[in-house]
Amino acid sequence: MSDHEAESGLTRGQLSRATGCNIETIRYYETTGLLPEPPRTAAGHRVYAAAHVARLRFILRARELGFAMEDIRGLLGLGDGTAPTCAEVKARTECHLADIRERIVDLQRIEAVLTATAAQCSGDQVPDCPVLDTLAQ
Amino acid sequence: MSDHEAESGLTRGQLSRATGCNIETIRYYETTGLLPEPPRTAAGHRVYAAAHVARLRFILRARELGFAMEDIRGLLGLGDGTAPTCAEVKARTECHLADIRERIVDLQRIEAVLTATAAQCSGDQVPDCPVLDTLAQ
DNA sequence: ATACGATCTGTAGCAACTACAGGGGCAAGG
DNA sequence: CCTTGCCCCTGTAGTTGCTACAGATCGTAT
Repeated sequence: MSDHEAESGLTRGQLSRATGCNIETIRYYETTGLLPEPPRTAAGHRVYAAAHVARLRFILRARELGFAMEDIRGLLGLGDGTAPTCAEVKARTECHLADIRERIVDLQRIEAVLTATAAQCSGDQVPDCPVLDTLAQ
Repeated sequence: MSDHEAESGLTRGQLSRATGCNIETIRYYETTGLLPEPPRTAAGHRVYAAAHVARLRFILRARELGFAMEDIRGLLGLGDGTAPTCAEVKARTECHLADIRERIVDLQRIEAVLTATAAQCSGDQVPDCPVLDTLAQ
């Protein structure tokens, strides 16, 4: 693609560098419907516009916040084809939040157990170990 | 298998119920080497002994504490065939702990962002939504 | 002309399971 | 003796969210 025939279009590699998203992931998001299929050059190369950049950034930020692809699909209105209402988004977010809080509690419990157990370790080159004892009970 | 020909042996289903481990997972652990291959009846049915129960319980408890299978393999001494020393176990545990603490911090950051953003939601049947605004920036 | 990089496609791999499908064994009831 | 029904056997495919290849083609610079 020459510069003057697609002044405002990005190749997949350029979109990757512009967003920090792995180049293969872009194609993956396209196959799963998160990103719309972009127009192509005569040779079949994808040409992305500003809307694609915005959409991909949206997806990446949602991923950073731990939303599953299913959720992101909902946030993008890909379920029924219409933009979701604030009520729908809020419900989805609260549900996701509950999951995150649960995971935090789980991890904190694990952290406490492991910290306490590892603290009893001699750290010596011996087979006897409080961690293994805990696991074997 | 009749009761008197294998008084102390468990079938896979019995091992599953005794440990709470999914029956298919037991076979999976066998193929990946976490559980040793048990002896079989003439018909090819697996027969598990007390040692298998203990081993599986060990694995399940390690899993509850978030250890990866790779770690569990190390804790079981399956890497080099010899029981690991307390020093080795402690190192593995500390490494795992660091990972868990990192994940807790990540999740807490996400939780804070989502809580703050969701609190601004009207929850109305309107398309305008603070969560979507945050994601679109 | 040709070398080099970027893009194209399809497909396989990762963790850690879980869930089938399609077959065989085994004890109890009729 | 035969059926019913459950258990077990095997291999393989699906899950989530990517990532990594192989082999072909395209575009540009020298």
